[in-house]
Amino acid sequence: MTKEDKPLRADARRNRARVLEAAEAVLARDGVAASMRAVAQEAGVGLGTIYRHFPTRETLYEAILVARMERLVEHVPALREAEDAGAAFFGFFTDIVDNATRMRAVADVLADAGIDVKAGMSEVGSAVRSAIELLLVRAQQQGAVREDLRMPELLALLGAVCMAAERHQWEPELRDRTLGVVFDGCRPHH
Amino acid sequence: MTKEDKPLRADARRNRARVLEAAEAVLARDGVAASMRAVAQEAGVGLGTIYRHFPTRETLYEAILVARMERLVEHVPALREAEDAGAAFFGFFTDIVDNATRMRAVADVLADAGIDVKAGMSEVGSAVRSAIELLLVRAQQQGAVREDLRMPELLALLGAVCMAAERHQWEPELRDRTLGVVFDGCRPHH
Amino acid sequence: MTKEDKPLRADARRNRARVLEAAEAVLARDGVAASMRAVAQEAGVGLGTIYRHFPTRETLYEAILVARMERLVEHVPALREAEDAGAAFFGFFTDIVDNATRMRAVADVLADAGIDVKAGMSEVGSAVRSAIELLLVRAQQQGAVREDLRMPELLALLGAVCMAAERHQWEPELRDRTLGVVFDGCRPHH
Amino acid sequence: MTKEDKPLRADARRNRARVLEAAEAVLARDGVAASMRAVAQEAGVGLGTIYRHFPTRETLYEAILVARMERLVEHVPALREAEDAGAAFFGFFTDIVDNATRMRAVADVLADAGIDVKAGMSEVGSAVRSAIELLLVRAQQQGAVREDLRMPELLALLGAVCMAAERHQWEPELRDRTLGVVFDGCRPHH
DNA sequence: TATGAATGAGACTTCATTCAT
DNA sequence: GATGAATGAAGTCTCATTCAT
Repeated sequence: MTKEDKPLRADARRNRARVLEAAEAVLARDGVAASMRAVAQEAGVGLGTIYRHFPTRETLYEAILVARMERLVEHVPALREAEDAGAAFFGFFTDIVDNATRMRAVADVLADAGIDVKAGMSEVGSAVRSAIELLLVRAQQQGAVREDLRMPELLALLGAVCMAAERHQWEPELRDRTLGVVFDGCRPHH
Repeated sequence: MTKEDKPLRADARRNRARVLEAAEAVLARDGVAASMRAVAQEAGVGLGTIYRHFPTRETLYEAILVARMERLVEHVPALREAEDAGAAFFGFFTDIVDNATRMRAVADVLADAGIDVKAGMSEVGSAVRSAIELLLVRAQQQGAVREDLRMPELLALLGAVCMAAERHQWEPELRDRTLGVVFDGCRPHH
Repeated sequence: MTKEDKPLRADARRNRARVLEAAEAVLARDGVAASMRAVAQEAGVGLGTIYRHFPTRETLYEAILVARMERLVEHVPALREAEDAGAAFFGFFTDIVDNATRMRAVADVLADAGIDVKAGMSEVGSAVRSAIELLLVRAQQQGAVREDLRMPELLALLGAVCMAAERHQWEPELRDRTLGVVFDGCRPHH
Repeated sequence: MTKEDKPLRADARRNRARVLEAAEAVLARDGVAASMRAVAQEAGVGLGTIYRHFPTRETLYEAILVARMERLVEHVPALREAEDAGAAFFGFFTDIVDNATRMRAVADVLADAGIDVKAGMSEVGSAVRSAIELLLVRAQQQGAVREDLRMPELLALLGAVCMAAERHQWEPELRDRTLGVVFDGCRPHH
């Protein structure tokens, strides 16, 4: 706590951000084979600097995930007020998939390492989860989404589509057609 | 041709099979980080034996993939004659997902290595594809699947669900609920 | 340029030198079979350190060769001014042979690897060549060496004697007697 | 003794010869990196067959050396009767160098392995040595070679030139020019 | 604080040699 | 006797992480 909250010096914060950004890029390029040295080079900092901010490979990747999620959640307040709850729900789903392009490699690495992703980032993680749930419930109340759709399968679908979108580099059209099927499956009345 | 078809000695074939089996298990357990030595130990053979049968890490993984697919395609002839084309289609989809539990790690590794998966196994690969297409068309003819569903998004969905099922070790119930949504999205009349 | 010339940190330079020295010793002891690990142990550094300085086995061997040659060329300026050009010529030849005691294993390895030795060290390599040629010409002008001796056969002889001296660990007396024959063959008037 | 003298079956002897020949070729091609498997393939026999005839890598290489030397010694009886003892001596020297094209790689390997070449083939080895000595003495008696040339330096020169000729693939002209210098150094009157 | 040199475990792969077929 | 499958030690090289500068 004490350590965590100490505000970083300006240059330190700048370095932290550069490393994070570089790590995303390198991960997207090299996949699981990404090396810390490559990240350092991309970020234009020394190896030691990375380890100052992220004591471990896993710590770094987790931070990326958290950053991504924070970016996602930024959209939520606006969506929660939206008139058309169905559009908000499906729109957020699509947003997440779009963002996933680089997200999966990260989750992958964490999962491979046997790390419980939720452990290190429960806060922001559950923020995303809450956001999804909120939008889901509202959409169901407006009758835009079937009543019997529950969070587990929703998250499963979301995860599946994100993974695939990233690995196979879906074109926008393919993404739309595929999500179309999934969304139809989410709608009521069968 | 002659060289390729020369039947392996009994013990050699046995070992080849053991390696393949062990590799699947280890891959499922350790993910992309799986090492050849671990496979050798699991198979109870020497490291060299693996390399005799599969000159390269990639060769081994590809062989696993091919074996999996061959196992899948075995089911097809029966399904193609089924009365209820819809049930056959959705059943095969489910089969594939079940089989995928260990399949993804393999595809992953190949993809990471920049290997064109289709290259090494075009035959059996396209056999699976053909089987899916066949069942799809029949199901559409019987009105069990919507007319506008095309192969690209079907394969995209299938891939997505397979990946996720493997990585997150879906319980049977979760699998059913998730596939339920997808299948509903595939059905006509919306 | 800028990157290349950046002076190494003191400890890094010390290590580089130690590796080079150790590699020469190990190569002399173990011949072509010398392993990187053996070099690391002899140098008292980690394996990784070697690879930091010499990204490849061949790079290391080439560096040794270059170092040797540089040491040789140091003698040249003095010799070029010598009164007795014949003594200078034959003296330099002998020097090279003495230095060759450990040099051949290196050239060997490079040759085996199909590496063009001249490629990586053209500068210092041709410096040696030039030095030899210079001393040869002066010796011929003074009548100490026969006029029809040309560089190709001179280098061939030099190479041959160096190889043999190294491999068979010539005693000083044997070296003198053998070089005596060769030198007589180089002298005029037959 | 008992084992050694048992005459081989016809096919066995044929195989032995094929292996020997193949080994020479492979050694010439791949140098020290030559592998037993490569020899087996070149010979068109199984790996086991090689090991039946030559229980060890070194044994095989030694056998090659012996075979080469036997071939050399065949020429000797004729030379020993020659009128011009100088021509006979220098001719034999040249012969050996020509034959050396492939011989050195073998000697190399043996030397690298710390094997005393003379040990395993003392008989034929000393036959060559005797032949050289014989021709040397006769040439000295006829005044074609200087009196003070002794075997040690003669063998040293021979070895040196053989090595170099093989490694650097001397062209005939270069060989003649180089041997010319050496031979001049061997002649009397300086 | 930032840097990057050093470390060494561990990955992949080769190859001499043994031994079941 | 011949074959080639199996073995595993050993080699080269990579990379996460530590620590002197």
